[in-house]
Amino acid sequence: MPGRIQRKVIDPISSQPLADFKVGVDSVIFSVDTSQNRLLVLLVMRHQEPFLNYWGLPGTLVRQGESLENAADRILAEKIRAKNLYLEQLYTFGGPHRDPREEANSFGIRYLSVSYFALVRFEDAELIADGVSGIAWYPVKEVPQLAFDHNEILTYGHRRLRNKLEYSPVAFEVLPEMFTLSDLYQLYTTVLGENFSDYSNFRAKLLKLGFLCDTGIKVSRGAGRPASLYRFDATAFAPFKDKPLVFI
Amino acid sequence: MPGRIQRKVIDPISSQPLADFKVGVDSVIFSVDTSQNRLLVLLVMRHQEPFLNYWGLPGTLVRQGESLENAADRILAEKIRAKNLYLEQLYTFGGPHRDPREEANSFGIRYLSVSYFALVRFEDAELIADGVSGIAWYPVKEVPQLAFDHNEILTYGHRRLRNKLEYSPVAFEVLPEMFTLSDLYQLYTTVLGENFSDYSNFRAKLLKLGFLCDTGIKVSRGAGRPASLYRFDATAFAPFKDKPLVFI
DNA sequence: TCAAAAGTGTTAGGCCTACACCCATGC
DNA sequence: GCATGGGTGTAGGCCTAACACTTTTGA
Repeated sequence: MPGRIQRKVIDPISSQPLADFKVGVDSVIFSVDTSQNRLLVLLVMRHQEPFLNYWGLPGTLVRQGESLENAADRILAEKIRAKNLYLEQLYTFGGPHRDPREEANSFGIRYLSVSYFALVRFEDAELIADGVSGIAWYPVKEVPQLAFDHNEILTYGHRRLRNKLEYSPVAFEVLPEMFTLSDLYQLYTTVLGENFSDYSNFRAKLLKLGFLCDTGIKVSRGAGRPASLYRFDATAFAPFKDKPLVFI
Repeated sequence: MPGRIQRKVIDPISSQPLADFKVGVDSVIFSVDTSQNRLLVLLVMRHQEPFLNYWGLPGTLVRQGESLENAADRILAEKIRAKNLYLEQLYTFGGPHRDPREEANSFGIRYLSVSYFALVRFEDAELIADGVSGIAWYPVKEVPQLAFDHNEILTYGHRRLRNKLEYSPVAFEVLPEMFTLSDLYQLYTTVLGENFSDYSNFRAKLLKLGFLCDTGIKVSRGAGRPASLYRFDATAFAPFKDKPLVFI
């Protein structure tokens, strides 16, 4: 039966048994330290194999009856107490051999990682240090070699963050409730790089858009003229939803 | 031991066993019929339960040793012979109870779907009708009730397509090798809606960018002045990579 | 000759850029 | 006073939206 043979030759993988998966959720949780102008990512120290004593992204395996997003929320809640945060799905990494546990037991169980991308307000985020377990904010530029393919996931998350900043108001999820326009500008430069825009133009553009309202309150930080505190007005922003590139 | 009790109350899900997954890959495959000005999506008729005799997105379960992307490629290759195509990961849908098979056997196996988004050139794509199995291009506007949560996945893919068109040169993956500027314009209007831009402005903008080269060949389609055929010059486009919003 | 489709031009307004400059404060 | 950081203004260039117009074809 040539047809049968041909089929086997063309597509031998179709006859393979289905892969069995455990599904993990790993979160790239960013925060910005406005005082020091650094972009931070939350890392946890691993206390089991594989990758014992490596830093890695906070993650967990999905339990029965639990949705992916619930699992992401669960680890997040285990690690930090944050008032408000932004969370969205990032990417799914699922190649074979991305987890050494696959080799260990030869039952063919695969470990797939659905990654999530989160932003929390640095001031509001209280890390939950449950005794021995290491947990820390790491400057993104100084992140060491991580467990699994977590460096890759982090890179991907970082790219997403840069894109998000440009066309969505995520910045205001990271800044404190009230902020100066310099704070906002600093945030953008920290994430997007030094020369993304002139300060005065950035300022003019944002103010013209009209969803930043001046509270009238002034703060003085060291030398220099005191700055106005602004607040993001979500209602006034509404018309800009779904429209391309509002920020720059 | 109050700690133990409290733990159970606060976070009962942590004590649940891990969920076991089968992972499916479902692809939203778009194509544009330039002659009829319609956006099409590839659907296949299901011949097994669940959702017997429903249309659904082409998909498959991931086999042992197979990467997600390989699986996506595999179904694609089973359904159509396309010269070139664009493929990228879309989103992962993984809530419990999205697949009725979960209820059927109570072993707690979950079905997770990693969806992919693909674009193929309509003229180059030859559907592989393997006997009885139904497979067809459906106008996106006339898609019926689909199996599983495939309508939701399709909606998500459609949104991604619109975004992609605006800031990346995917359009040229869907158009034939040589195309008229009207073809291009029609494509944009079909996907983005009627009034996304004036034809003459659209034309002027794209030509100024300089990555469309006039072949000099003219085609006459019915009445009216014959149009020039253009070709997309990937090299000339290179500098626009990573830059925001080139098209519109 | 006329309608249809392709292609060109024009003009007013807005926005982006790159600066230069003024203001309020700590030291 | 003066350095420092906050805030304002402006002139040129470029892009955009809207529309009028010309060219080339089939019927």
